[in-house]
Order: sequence, then C-alpha cells, then structure tokens
Amino acid sequence: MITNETTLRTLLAARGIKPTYQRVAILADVRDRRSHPTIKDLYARLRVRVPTLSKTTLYAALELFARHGLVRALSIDPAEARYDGWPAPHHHFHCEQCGSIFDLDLACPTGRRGCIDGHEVREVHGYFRGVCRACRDRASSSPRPERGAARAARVDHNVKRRHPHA
Amino acid sequence: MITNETTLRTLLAARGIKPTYQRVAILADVRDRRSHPTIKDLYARLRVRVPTLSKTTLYAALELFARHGLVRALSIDPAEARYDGWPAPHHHFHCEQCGSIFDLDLACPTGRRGCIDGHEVREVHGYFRGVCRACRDRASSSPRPERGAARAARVDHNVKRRHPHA
DNA sequence: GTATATGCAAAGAATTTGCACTATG
DNA sequence: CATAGTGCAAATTCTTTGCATATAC
Repeated sequence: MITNETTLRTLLAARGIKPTYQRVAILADVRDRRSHPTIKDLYARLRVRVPTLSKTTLYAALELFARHGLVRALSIDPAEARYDGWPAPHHHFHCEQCGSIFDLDLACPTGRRGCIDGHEVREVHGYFRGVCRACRDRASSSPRPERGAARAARVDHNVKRRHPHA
Repeated sequence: MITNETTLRTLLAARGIKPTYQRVAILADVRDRRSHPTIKDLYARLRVRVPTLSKTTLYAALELFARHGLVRALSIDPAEARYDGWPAPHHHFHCEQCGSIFDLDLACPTGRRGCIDGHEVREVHGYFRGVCRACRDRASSSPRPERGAARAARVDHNVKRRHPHA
C-alpha cells in the first residue's frame, strides 16, 4: 500500500488535525509497513528525512493519531510501546523465542463487536503468544535445541527487552 | 477462591521454586483476586503484612511466577505492568472512559489453540476495548456527557497513566 | 553448610513536562 | 496575525543491577 502525501493530509485534515510536515512524515512511515516499530525505530528512520524531528513531537503525534484511531499503540512489549498503522483490523502473534511480532488475519475475535454483558466493545485485539513457524523449524532441524540464549530477531525491531516475560 | 498457604507452598515446590516467606505472600495476594494490580498496588498492599518487602523481590518473584505460568503479565497498560493470577483462562475488557480493567469469560478466542499458519499458539489473550456498562449508564443519565476530565476509577487500580491512549 | 533469595541504593531507560521559537491556516 | 506545533533540555517514573546479608533445605 502506497499512500501519497495528499491522501495523508486529507486523512489528517478530516479529523481536524493540522497536517504539519512532521505529522505527515510520521503517519506515512508508520502506516505503510506491517512491522511494529518502537519509538526508537521510528525516530531513527524518520530522522533521515526530517533531521530536526524531536522525540517530543514523535510522542505527541503518535498519541494524537492513536486517539483518532489512525494508529494503534500495541501493548505487547511492556518495555517499549510499539505502533501499528495498518488500517485493516487484525491481530498479533508474538513469538516467545525470537521475539518477533507479526500480523494474523483471523475472523474469530474480530467478529465480537457490539456489546458484551452491557459493555460496548469498540476494539478487539487478539493477542497470540507461542512459537512461530520459523523457530519451530529451526528447533526440529537441530537434534538438541539450544534453550535460552541464541535468539535472533527476524524483523526490524530488536528483541532486547527489560522484561524477560511477556 | 481461598488458597491456603500449604497449597501455595505445594504449587511453588512442584515447580522447583523455593517457597520463601515473601514469595508465598506475593503469590497469595496476586492469586486470589480478580483485580489486575500494578507493581505499585501489590507493593503497597503487601508491605502491610511483609514490612521488609523490597520492590526488587517483588519484581523478581513476579517474573519468576510468570515464567512458570503461575501469573500472567498483562500487556494492557504500556505505562505499568499489571499482573493477573487468576488460574482459569479468560480475557480482558478495558474501559477507555474510567480505565478499569476486568475479566471477560468468552469461549471464542480461547478456542483457537493448536496451530495457526504453522505457528504454535500457547496462549491466547482477547483484549477488548470500549466503554463499560457503568460508564454507559452514567453517560445516558446525564444529558450532556462531560468529555475529557471527570473520570473515576472503580477498582483498586488507579487510572493515572503516562500514556493517555491504550 | 551451601546455594539461593532478599533488600538496599544506585544506575539505566523510556516517557513527560516547561518553555521559547516557529510554522500553519 | 493568532493559534497551535515543534524542539530542546531537564525532570519523572518504572525497572534493573551490584553486592552484602539473611534464609531455606
């Protein structure tokens, strides 16, 4: 999906958000990829195109976008917030071996809209944890799978986290 | 559910965890309630019974328990880790008005065990966001619902968070 | 008795805040 | 032009680490 700048400006303006240079750049970056970047990732990447960008602005813009439903703040990694700008509703799988996070398109949990027990459901997020295919393959190929250590990241987000658990 | 100390010690010992005084107290506290306390909540509460308790021990114990599946670290609030010691699998509803988090017992997402696209699913967490019944009732009773501000916590966990979004 | 756990204080990181400057409509 | 956004640096807050003491088996 390639979203051009005009479309982004319209998206923002429609919500009464002033489409500043920085905001358009941030939204463009977070929107067109299915990785789930941390603030750090975004900052590093955006600085190339927007050298003066500050983290303050980045935080503010992402929070604003999240409030308006343009991006979602994922709470998968408690150590650092991750952002997801993919517009279609979807769920996430989190590999406990390699730490990668990727999208899962499933019908089930998404269908639960409307009300549950009188509570109005506006957003459903299926969060699946386990061992991803790549890690399973890796484990079965080596007779004695190394436990602990030896974990490789597969996507552009690093594995390092303050909390060793979920 | 009232879990006595002997049961807890057995639970821990069965997993090769030394059942120290502190660990038993921590597990007892987090296990028998369906609130979803932050570290701060737990620390404040436990200090009454275990005055020497340090946060270091608390963090270490919770991480240990999480690794052994005795508690779950909830990834709902990115600002602070919340812990859930309720043994039966369940899901969570998060009210975006009052900030309360409570349990939802639904069959749907839990049923998705086994494999999805070759990824081994070990844990499924349905995370539902929206407006809880109490807040909806409150809104409909007052003709002009105040937007922003005026948000009250309903459970023992505070609403204050560093990130105003999810 | 020995390995392991605890607790304190200090370090480390992510996020937020205050304020002067700048760009947008 | 006036309002709202940006960016710097300092402050806050949550979490982790190093190390000496205490506890469990």
